[in-house]
Amino acid sequence: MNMIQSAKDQIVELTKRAYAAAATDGMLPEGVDTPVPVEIPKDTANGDYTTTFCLAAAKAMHKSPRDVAQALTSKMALDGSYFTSVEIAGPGFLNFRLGDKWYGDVLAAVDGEGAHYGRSEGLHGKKYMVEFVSANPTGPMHMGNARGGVLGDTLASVLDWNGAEVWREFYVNDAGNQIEKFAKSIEARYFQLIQGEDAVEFPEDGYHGDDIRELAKAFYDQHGNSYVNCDTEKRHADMARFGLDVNLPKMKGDLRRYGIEFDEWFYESTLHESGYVANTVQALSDAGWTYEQDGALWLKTADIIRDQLVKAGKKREDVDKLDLKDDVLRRANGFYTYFAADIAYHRNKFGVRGFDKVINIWGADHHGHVARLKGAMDALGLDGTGRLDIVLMQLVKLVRDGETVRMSKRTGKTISLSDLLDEIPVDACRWFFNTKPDTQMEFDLGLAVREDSENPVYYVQYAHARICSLLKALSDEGCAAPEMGKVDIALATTEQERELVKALSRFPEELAMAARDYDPSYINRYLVALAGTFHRFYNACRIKGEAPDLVAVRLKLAEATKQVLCNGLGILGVTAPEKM
RNA sequence: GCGCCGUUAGCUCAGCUGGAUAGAGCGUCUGGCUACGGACCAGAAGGCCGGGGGUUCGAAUCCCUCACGGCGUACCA
Repeated sequence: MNMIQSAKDQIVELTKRAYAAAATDGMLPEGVDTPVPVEIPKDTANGDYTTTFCLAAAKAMHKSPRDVAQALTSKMALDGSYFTSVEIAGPGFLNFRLGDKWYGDVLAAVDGEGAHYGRSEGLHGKKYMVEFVSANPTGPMHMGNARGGVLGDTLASVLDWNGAEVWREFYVNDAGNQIEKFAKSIEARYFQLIQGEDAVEFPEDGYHGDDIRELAKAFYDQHGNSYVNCDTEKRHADMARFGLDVNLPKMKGDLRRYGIEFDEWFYESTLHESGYVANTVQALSDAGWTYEQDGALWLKTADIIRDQLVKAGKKREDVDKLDLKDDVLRRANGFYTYFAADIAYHRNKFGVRGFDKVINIWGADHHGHVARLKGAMDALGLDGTGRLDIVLMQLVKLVRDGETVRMSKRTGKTISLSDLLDEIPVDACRWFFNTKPDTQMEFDLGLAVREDSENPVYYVQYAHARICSLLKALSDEGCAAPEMGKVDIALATTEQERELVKALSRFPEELAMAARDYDPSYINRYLVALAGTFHRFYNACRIKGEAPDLVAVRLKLAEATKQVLCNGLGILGVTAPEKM
């Protein structure tokens, strides 16, 4: 249960009722309909909850904020609510103080819901797809994929905890130019192996990584010289197939090691083979959104995006000034572009598989494609503007010894995801990459490789291990955490105990905000705060040796904290160790 | 040129729909268990919230503008 929401709802109701009563008595003018905002003050000296209603409504009431506050407090009926007092502060804040009932209810909610505490039904009945990583299968995954993998996987969990039905998907780009490039690269290395490095020129735009040499070597070991005189088209096809058959299982393995499992690996090639790409382009043409020029078929992207912007409220004249270009769907040589396939893919997500909402995790370097893909969905009548959400994450900047390390598949000097996992524990990786998507992040390899407590993940895990140890120590003395019914919350009177309960109560709301903003890093920050609150409680409030009733309530607090830490770490894909 | 993202403590980053004295971790400094785990706790120092305008009771938050950094502007994927 979301106890914060309950408390906020009560304040809204109490305030509205007080206003109505004051208006009836003629103390305040009637008919003012200002909403009642509720906040949690940073400093508890200002109460547990506060509303700025009086500040906001003062103007409409033609009174000073404090006069409004005076009238409201005189009519405020707190009996039966979670609150024991309300007072006026500063320019006209109304500060509310929570009573025991609320604290008891929070603890009971954690206790009763256990491993489900934090779950809500806000997104119930919605089918969500999160498509993420979708790394080029032509080479090893890089740090951007490492970040995207964590963000996508954790976001999917967050949506799940908010009640949505969630599908994790990896889009395999196993068609098109890059696969051709991939094949040509393997081919060149293959011939170099047979004829010598200098005898064969390597394609300038090929993949230069060592992994391509290894693929060529493996291919040669299996097939020998038999492909030297083979038909070029067949050679390319077989080499690409061979490379993908090696790379894809490797990618799956790395991701599994990283704690990521997809519901589906969706192959781009299936869209081409089934004719769905051609069919989709035809649908766009039928709707009048294409034209031919220079032998190619173009999508009227510029018109579509202009329409979008005007609908979103931009001025026509400003929109007309924008430098927008149309996109090719089918090249003069008859092949469909990547964009055409991507449109077909997303049409499939909405139109064929019926997802209500599709979220893609993309590197920020693809931001230019956001509007056009959404626009293409709109043009197909699939409401891309409303249902397709793209989370852009800024790319990871690698630093070593104070110098920037460029990530490039082509130099072959990149640090791959599997290299990373060899060096850094999965828990630390998952924690570290789960940052706010739209900030550029710096990854200092020298620092990250170290396993000291630089990373706050240890701080949180330590709190969990400490509680486990504590519970066990007391349990060994025959002192287990009691049933909720035997706990008297009124005995938990210290500031540290109260703060701990409040911290526990925040979990559901944090999850809701993480889902709202598509930003799972709310959970990291929350867990650090919860762990800190627990450590302070632990330090200030002894358990062993206290009176039995006090032991009972404190043990219950510790047990509840353990549960919430465990739930939160689970969403992040980080382990909650019993010992460290 | 146009467009997108960013700029907050020495470092890495928070700051929820505008609210009270701008926060956390790391680092630095000073303290704290013969007692449930010292990977912890208490305290201190450290800030023209990139600069400048504006909106209002009130701005790190909203608007304009400038600077700096990243990225994009393909019949590439």
